[in-house]
Amino acid sequence: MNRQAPTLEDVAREAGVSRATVSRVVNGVRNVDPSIQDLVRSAIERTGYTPNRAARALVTRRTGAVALIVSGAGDAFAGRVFADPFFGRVVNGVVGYLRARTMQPVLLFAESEAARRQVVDYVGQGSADGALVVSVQPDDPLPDMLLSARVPTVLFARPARTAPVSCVDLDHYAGGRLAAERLLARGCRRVAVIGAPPDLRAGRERLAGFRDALARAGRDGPPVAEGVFTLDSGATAMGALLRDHPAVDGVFAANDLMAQGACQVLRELGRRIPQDVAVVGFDDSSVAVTCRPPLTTVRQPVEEMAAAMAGLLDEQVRGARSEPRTLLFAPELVVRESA
Amino acid sequence: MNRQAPTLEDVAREAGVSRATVSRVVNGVRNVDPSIQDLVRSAIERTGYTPNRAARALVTRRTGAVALIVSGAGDAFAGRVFADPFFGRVVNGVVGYLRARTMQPVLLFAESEAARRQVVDYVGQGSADGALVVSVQPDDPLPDMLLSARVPTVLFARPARTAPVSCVDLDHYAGGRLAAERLLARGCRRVAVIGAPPDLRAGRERLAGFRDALARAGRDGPPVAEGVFTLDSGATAMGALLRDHPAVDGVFAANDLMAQGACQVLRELGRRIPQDVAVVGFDDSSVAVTCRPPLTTVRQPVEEMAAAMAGLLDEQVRGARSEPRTLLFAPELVVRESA
DNA sequence: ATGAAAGCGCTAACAG
DNA sequence: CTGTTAGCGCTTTCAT
Repeated sequence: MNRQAPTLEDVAREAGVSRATVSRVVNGVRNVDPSIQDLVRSAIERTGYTPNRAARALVTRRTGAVALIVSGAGDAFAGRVFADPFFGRVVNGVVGYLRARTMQPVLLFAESEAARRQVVDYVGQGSADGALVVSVQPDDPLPDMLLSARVPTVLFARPARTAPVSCVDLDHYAGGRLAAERLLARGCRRVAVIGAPPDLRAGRERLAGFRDALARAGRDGPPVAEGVFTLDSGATAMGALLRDHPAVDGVFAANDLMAQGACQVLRELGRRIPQDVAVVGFDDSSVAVTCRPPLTTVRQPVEEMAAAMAGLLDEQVRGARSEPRTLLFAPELVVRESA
Repeated sequence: MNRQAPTLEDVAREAGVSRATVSRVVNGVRNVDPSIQDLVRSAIERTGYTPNRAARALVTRRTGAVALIVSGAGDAFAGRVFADPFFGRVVNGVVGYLRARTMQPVLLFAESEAARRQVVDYVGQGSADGALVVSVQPDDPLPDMLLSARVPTVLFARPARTAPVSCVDLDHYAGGRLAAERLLARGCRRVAVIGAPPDLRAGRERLAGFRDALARAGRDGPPVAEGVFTLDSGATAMGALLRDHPAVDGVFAANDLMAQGACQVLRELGRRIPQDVAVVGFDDSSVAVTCRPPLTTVRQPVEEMAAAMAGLLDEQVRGARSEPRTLLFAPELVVRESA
């Protein structure tokens, strides 16, 4: 019953020409007589022909599909990914770029060792032309696996260990500077930092940018309390900061969640935000809006970065460029009420 | 530079056997001498061979990939999809089923007419064995497009117009009954409904179940105010209900968001929840937890349904079954504080 | 400008 | 149990 899908051969017979000619018309190659083009096109119409992608991929070694791989680990990984609006922004950026070029974005999850192997295998042998990777963990093994499978790959955010791979990333240093400048401009005189774990490059760079901006304004190095990107750790860090430096009037937290934790502690202690203590976060995640008060924060142009990531891969797949490149994007300050 | 990937031929030469034998080993076919198996396996190891999926798909007409298509419309569609934890649950269910069978789940977005065509084309000609569709709109044209492209398809939720297609769905009627029984058990005497737009089958069935349970308990039909699944519409409906029936002591809202809107209005008017008015929602979405008070609500077993959807497709792809089936799942009441 | 023919890498009869 | 032989549907020289 499952009537075979029409092939190039069927169309050729219907149109009274050769397979090669039909192929040329389908692929928009010049050098085909206009009248024959019409003939072929109507035959395609009549037969309802669609090119078989597997056959085409076999000979061209191109599929027109690009894998967007969300890589991480843990139970119900996809569920957690979907809870985070960040990925939605990435997907929007990528889809926007690819769709405009009639490339097919396919989203893959690499949530376990087995899944990673499946995914590498999938994309490594003829099911996608390349991979865009968004890693949740800094020590993600996936990029290396992809690279050694010779899959054209571009990463969102630079990997922990330097690898010969293209990526897009935020200029975290500039982000830290932006935060410092905001606090300075508000007239804060005793600023402090709730920092990130020191093994994260992004965190280190945010801090460096913050420090340098302070130094340039002739200020002392700020006290730093370390957090681990969670609400609780932000609250704890804020408590420690307040204990050692009761006069702080400005805080830069390395992400919004920690900034929110800081706000909670400050409010409990009766400090008004931003009048007594101004708070600047990082990321412009959803908590930045729901936080009381709404957070002034440093935002990444995620959609733009994602589109650029797709563009980088496109170049690479088309062979236009081979040496890896890193594209750095400028953060922007989003001013709300907290600073 | 781009050294060709090793082929079956290379492995065969390396192992001193024929392509067919290597193929048999790779595909785990019996009837191969164990010693030769080892020979071949080590040759595969040495050459780093991976089967070319395009070539394999061309002859077997199977890819081992299954498309999970999220279909809807609008700007930044992917972003909105990612904001909704519901999809994360669907993905988890599907991925869980497929991964266990080494099938590759690929997530596709169909956010516009052009995207729908691309997606149908992608999955219709050799890039996936079938499609699992989650539609956001009730009048989604995608299922019909897939069906007429002869793509094995299973839907999450029954389509508006009856079509010859398998699907999984919630027993919405039972869900409505659950809500009514909870309100009745609490001793509510004057219950009302914040309903869904009447063109939605799910909404109609929830209402019918609710009504029938009431009737079975000898109660009158409840007053119904219609909403459109938004917070505001829930608030408005609650206001109308209160105006016409000031003595209501129980409300069933057709989804959690409207229930939240109702709660806001009730609290503003000084009604205590659940003491004065008990509220039951539907979906067990994230707002059910963040709502003040947390909502008692009717939950769908989404992961289970998603896994079953994948199973249905699997059957269909393997040709085990051809006539479409509908699998109905039982909802469960999640008791929190609002009722 | 068009057609003939040679494969892309793989699986699946069919022999042996 | 193993090898030989046809293709799967398409693109792409190479002739014409």
